[in-house]
Amino acid sequence: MERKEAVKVENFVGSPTFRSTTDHVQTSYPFMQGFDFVDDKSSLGFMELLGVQDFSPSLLDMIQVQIPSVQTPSAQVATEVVESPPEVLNQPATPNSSSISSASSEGLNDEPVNKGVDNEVEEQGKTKKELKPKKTNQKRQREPRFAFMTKSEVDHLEDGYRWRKYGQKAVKNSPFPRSYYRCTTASCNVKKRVERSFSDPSVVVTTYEGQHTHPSPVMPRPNFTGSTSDSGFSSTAAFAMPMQRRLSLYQQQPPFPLVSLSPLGFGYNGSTTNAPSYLQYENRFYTSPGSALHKDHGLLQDLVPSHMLKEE
DNA sequence: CGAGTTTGACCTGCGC
DNA sequence: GCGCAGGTCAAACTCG
Repeated sequence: MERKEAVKVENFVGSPTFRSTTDHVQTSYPFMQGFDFVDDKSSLGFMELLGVQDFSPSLLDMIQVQIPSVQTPSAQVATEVVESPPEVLNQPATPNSSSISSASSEGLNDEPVNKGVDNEVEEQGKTKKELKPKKTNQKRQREPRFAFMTKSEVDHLEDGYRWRKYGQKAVKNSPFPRSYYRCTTASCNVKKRVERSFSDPSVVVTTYEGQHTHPSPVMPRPNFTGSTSDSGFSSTAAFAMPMQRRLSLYQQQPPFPLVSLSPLGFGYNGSTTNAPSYLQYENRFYTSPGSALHKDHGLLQDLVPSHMLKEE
């Protein structure tokens, strides 16, 4: 296991650019995109979460929310993410620093994310070999997923939560393996998968599945200048991804690949072990038609409706 | 010694 | 039914 060097990220909130203490890391936000919470009247949008409120409407136009595709590609259009009580708002935090995200709320019509302790006990209590309590009639229900494309040199991005790797698999059509992580907190069933983009190895695709049922075990101690609590960066909320907020998904075809800036973990560099925290982000890469996203495989393929990939 | 990682085996879903 | 690929388990291992 490689030990990744921790990198401090600072001076990026409220600033279009920031750089880490390492000279090879620099992240900038020429503009921002986010999940489409525009018509969410009751809750903060991504940008507000980020403390970024002053972005032009034209940017909003570019905001894209990926239509879930994996399970029921057509039926997923215009589904909504279940809105959860504020106290449960411990969404998969964004990877540290800026990232490009494509949101996938797969299985949105499935059960609310909380499977509950019962389910979990059931799952953990039995070894797979003994018996797999699989409901035969029922497809395995999947948690809503959110994917983040992050330009980063490190695979596992800090997001304020503690993760335990439980598997790694080679991915077809990709030279890079996919890693599987699970939240280490007991009773929390959130998983995430991390893989590198096939077409651009510098891009890490992180897919969160499920919702955290607990506050971030690592109290964000943001190490960036200009960030204050009133800018939305206090405690876990600053790192929460509003996954369960209402998403109004577009029905029309997006003009370009569904990519949006993540809510930004903003380079969280907390005290967890292995705290590599930096990213590099090139906006145009993700927002232009014909970007590498089209050629992506693996997770991206999983997240982006295939017809979209072909149509561009 | 506990927590986390590695890795091969196993299970499941899906397409053919 | 078969094979493939994705996902998960768990023993062994590493590290602090």
